[in-house]
Amino acid sequence: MPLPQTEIPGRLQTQLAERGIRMTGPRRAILSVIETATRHLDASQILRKARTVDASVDRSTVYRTLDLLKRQGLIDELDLMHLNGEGHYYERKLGRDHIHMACLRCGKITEFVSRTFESLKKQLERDCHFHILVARLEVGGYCSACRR
Amino acid sequence: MPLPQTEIPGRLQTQLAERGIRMTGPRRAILSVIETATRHLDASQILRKARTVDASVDRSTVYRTLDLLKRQGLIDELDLMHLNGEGHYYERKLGRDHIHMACLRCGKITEFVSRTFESLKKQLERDCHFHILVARLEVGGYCSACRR
DNA sequence: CGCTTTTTGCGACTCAGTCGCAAGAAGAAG
DNA sequence: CTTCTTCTTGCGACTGAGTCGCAAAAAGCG
Ligand SMILES: [Mn+2]
Ligand SMILES: [Mn+2]
Ligand SMILES: [Zn+2]
Ligand SMILES: [Zn+2]
Repeated sequence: MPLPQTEIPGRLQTQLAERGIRMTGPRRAILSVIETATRHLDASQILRKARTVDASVDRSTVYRTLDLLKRQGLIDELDLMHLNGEGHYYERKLGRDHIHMACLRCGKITEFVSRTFESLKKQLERDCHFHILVARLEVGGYCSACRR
Repeated sequence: MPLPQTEIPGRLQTQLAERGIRMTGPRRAILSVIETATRHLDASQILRKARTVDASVDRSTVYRTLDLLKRQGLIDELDLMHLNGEGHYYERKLGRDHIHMACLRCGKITEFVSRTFESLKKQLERDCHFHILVARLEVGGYCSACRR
């Protein structure tokens, strides 16, 4: 399940530097894991992968870095319908948002970019006088292979 | 923040009965709490309120009943942007879905029913051959009172 | 280098949600 | 209304995600 690439990858570090945020070994390890991920990772998977780069990285540093990236609007947090436990999944936030569809039978995650979704967000901002910082549309149901 | 009422309330019990599901004291207590709720409740709030009806209700019965209602498609589970911890919120599922907007400054939850949202779901089902059972759109940002 | 500020690892902790089990209640059938 | 099966419950112990306070370490800047 490849993520739609609508921006030059590999620049999470730069984006943090531009905002005057300190760069450290553990952070570099975690950022590189998120940047090179080809699927949605949860915190413990990010920890495990980050440790292959810098073995000393701690679990709480992963959570703290994820918080930082969320606050900076550089990653999105997903539930993916809690198909596997109660944890959350993370992915880099790129140009336009996309929708996540989770198949409740086979677990497949499908991503979808939609112009209608973009209009809907604009409509919300206009009609509700709400300034959107993050929008998450997650759908559960049956994928094309699993529906009867 | 009143919930949009697009169906006759008070019928959760009947809907379970129609599906041949056993009715018990604890269940009745929990269902009545959910049915009469005027805002989004988390599991521990549901437990506390249910205990005022039937003092013996246990925490795990609340979780088991919430699971049942989710599986039956009678309630929706929400994150509300995790403004207060990691728990989930529940609300009865009525005729049409609505969008939840959470203000990251004041915590206000705004609900919004949108025709565009309904079209978006139809479009998803058509274009992705995906059979939608549950759709959750949650937005975080600043409400009209809090935006500068 | 020396100083200030931020970040880190660690370990202990909280809190949401789960599970196995034996006892209890629902409902169907007679 | 009794019997029988099946489902549900309370309980208590448990798991796993995420948090926190702290003292040590590292970043960045002049
Ligand atoms: Mn969640
Ligand atoms: Mn609602
Ligand atoms: Zn599937
Ligand atoms: Zn607000």
